Amino acid sequence: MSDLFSFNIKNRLAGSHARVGELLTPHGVLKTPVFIPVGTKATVKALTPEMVEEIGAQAVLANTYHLYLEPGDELIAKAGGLHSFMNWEKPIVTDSGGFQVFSLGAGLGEGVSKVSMKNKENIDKGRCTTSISTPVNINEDGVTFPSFRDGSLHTFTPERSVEIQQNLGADIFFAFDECTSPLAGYDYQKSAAERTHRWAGRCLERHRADKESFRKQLLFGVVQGGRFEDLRRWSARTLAEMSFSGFGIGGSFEKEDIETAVLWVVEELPEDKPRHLLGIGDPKDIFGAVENGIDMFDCVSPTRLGRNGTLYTHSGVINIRNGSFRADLSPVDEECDCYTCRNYSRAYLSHLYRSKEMLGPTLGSIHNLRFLISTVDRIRDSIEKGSFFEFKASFLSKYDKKTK
RNA sequence: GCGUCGGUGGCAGAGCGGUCAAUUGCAGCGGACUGUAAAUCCGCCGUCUUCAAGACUACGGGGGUUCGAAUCCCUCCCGGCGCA
Repeated sequence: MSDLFSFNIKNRLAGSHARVGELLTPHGVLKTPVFIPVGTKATVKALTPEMVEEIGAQAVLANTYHLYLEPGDELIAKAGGLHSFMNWEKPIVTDSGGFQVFSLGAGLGEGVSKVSMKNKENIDKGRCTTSISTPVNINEDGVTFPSFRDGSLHTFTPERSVEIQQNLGADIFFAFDECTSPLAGYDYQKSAAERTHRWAGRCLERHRADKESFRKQLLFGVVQGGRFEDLRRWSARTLAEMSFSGFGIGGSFEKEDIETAVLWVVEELPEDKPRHLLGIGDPKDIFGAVENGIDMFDCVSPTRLGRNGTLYTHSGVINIRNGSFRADLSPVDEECDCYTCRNYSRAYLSHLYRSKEMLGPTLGSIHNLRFLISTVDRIRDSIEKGSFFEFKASFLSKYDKKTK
């Protein structure tokens, strides 16, 4: 870590791996554990940066693949980097495009997503306007994938991913990895992790080659290994020996594997570096992951659910579009302090969604993001006070009773 | 009054002798969503039956023709338009 960064652990919770820390970046401090909203295309969908800030977000996460395709990382560099381009002066994290190796490749082909559930039905296919027919091609040098816009082919190498992310100029960025399907078998997971390790070395090397960006940007390596304990531990150990400033835990999971996979990895990673659980953000999963030593999260789920009408409440999620909320004049959640809950009723939101007014997704996203961020704030607080387990039990006893 | 076109499921609107309980869209009801191909996608949507299978009632009303009608004929009712 350069002189512009530091990571300090302030508190630890006895009987667990949970900790409270501060990650200092050139654009401010991240108090960990932290939930980072996703703004893939340099915007947290449906929200202005002012809203995102008022919600209490400490950082946002954008995506290399999407921004490279449009409007192009060169343009963003010319604009002075992502912070200035998107008018967000707090910390920014960028993902490497590694997730798209999975989501546009095996994920699409197998119809599975980040977290797969056994016996899952209702697999979506054909939900995009541009049909992508060209398969993602992975080889030692890098990955060729189709543009989500027009299907044209583009190749990312680890070096290219780093260069793009240098142009984007986020405070923290990830090494280019191969995110694997949860359905992949042991041999494939192993060779994919080996390749991810080699790519990790190439990312580090390219990052080091640019002195200025090396000073201003932190590079995190990404642990893979699927659901196999020995692979996860070995992947974590391998990356831990490299000079990363922090670690992402990647891959897709079976729902029930998340906590254990995190625990295996955390036990192998150095204590003094931040750990980011990539793409996880279900409230229930967050409690388990924090307990097992995770410092950072990002997830599309609060904004995607919010846009689609599923809203978090302390007694479980509700679908605001259901007929039962049409005339319900109470707020989405009595205990929530967000802008939406302070000013609007369920009936009003129900009306907005039904009439497809764009304010609906906005208010829903505000609420879900605030719900999650304030929950993580309270988790942090409870770790400092030593009351984490009590908080977890009381939260989940209400939240989980209605949630599957 | 005459002529003409039309009356189809909550709405709009296909169908014009069998493969029609009836295309499609909307509305309605429910579901899914975890490093965003996503303000998206999936399912249901005449009645009865727990599902399936099935049964029943159905294309303005009534009556016919036909093995068989939402589809053809007659008549009545209603609406649009034109002429008086």
